[in-house]
Amino acid sequence: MTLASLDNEPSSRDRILDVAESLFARRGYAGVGMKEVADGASLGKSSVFHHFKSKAELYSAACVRILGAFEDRLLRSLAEGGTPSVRLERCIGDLIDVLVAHPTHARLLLRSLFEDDDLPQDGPEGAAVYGSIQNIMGPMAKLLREGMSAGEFRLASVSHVLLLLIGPIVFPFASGDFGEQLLGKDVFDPAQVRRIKGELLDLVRVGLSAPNNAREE
Amino acid sequence: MTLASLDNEPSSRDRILDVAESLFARRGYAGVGMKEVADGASLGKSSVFHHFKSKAELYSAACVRILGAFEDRLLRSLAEGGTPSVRLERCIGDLIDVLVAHPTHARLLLRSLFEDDDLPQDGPEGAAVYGSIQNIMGPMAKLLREGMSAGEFRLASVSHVLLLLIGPIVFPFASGDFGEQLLGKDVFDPAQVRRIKGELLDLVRVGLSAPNNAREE
DNA sequence: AATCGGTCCGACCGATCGGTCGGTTTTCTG
DNA sequence: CAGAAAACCGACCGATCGGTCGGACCGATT
Repeated sequence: MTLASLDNEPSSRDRILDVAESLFARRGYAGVGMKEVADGASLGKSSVFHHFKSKAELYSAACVRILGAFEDRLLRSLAEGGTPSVRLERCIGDLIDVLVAHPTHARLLLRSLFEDDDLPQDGPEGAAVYGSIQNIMGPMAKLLREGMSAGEFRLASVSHVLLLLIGPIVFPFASGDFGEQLLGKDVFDPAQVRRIKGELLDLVRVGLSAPNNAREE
Repeated sequence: MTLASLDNEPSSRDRILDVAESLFARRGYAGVGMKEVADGASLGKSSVFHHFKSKAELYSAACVRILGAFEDRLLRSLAEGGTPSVRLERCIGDLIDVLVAHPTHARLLLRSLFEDDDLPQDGPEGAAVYGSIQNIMGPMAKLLREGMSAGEFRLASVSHVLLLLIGPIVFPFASGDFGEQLLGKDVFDPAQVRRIKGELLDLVRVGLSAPNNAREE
């Protein structure tokens, strides 16, 4: 590691990642040029290619970084213990906190989940993205299963509920102008975040709670 | 109108729109070239520019078309009457039906909602997109308000709930490979659609229902 | 037959794309 | 201080980008 890592100034590599993250989030993979990234990081284009050998690798690296942040927070949140419903609500809240802390994250996360064509799909970088997603979805699924067998959640298909939960967690903070227009205020305003989080937790708390009867698996 | 409109074969303009819709949905605005669209429609690039004077206009036109389909279905669904909760569940189900009927719709819809930079933002085309979105969100908000004052839904912030509902409706059918991997089966498989729809409606039915007490506005 | 509007196309334009290369400067290390 | 390694950059490459232009082809009108 260089001396810069002891300073508060980020290394060139991190600066590139920061810029790339924000640009990719806003305009997607194809919408961003390497020149633009280089300019944003105050570097020549060749220097960007020195740190990342291709555009696809840079994109993957940016995705891996934010997915890692998610993974860290989620695993830490899950480790804190409590009943399944307590843990579920806490970890949804924490995930939203991560999204809010870095406004570009939600969009890039959403993109990495639903844009298949951009990612390399294979190679070490693609595997890292894939693994991170697994490491996030796996424990969430486990948590839901635990809650169901403990009788706290109503019985439902875990994978379908999981697929259903991603949308309301991520989309509001990826919605940009649309969300701002709908709410009349900035989605990332603390008061709005609190409101969104509250509504979502209410919905999940009640919507997933077990009725007195049980249905299908 | 030409004679082709009487045939079952779609006009060149419609063919272009079909191709553009599918390509834009998959790779986003910047990820699609006009040459690609032209090839897909079995036309020369110049011919595409004859029907749509710019790429931005083509993109807007594609968005307007799918938003219009949504709007139509939603308004028809809402007009059928019933209690607010019946109408809400029916129209969520119908919206999902539209998404499922045209697998590319969900992705393009999601993009048009959260990618601000692509759309022209102004001009007649941008206004049409904007208006369509308004025509969809407005009645939905009205429906929620009615349900709350009728005591069927719990009291909540309409706009926040609305923002929250979009995610679980649209995302599952835009999730592509990710969703397929999570479920182990194609998201658009009728059985899976039924399952997703069921889980979502369960979640909404219970999660929005009014408890015996009321809270904030 | 002449003409006209609509449709279509090949060729072309300047700009930008991702990426390479050779060489210079900076920084770490022995 | 010498030398290696890492970081950086300007110039350049072929390909592709969105878009234009002049003209060819067509069925319908007069």
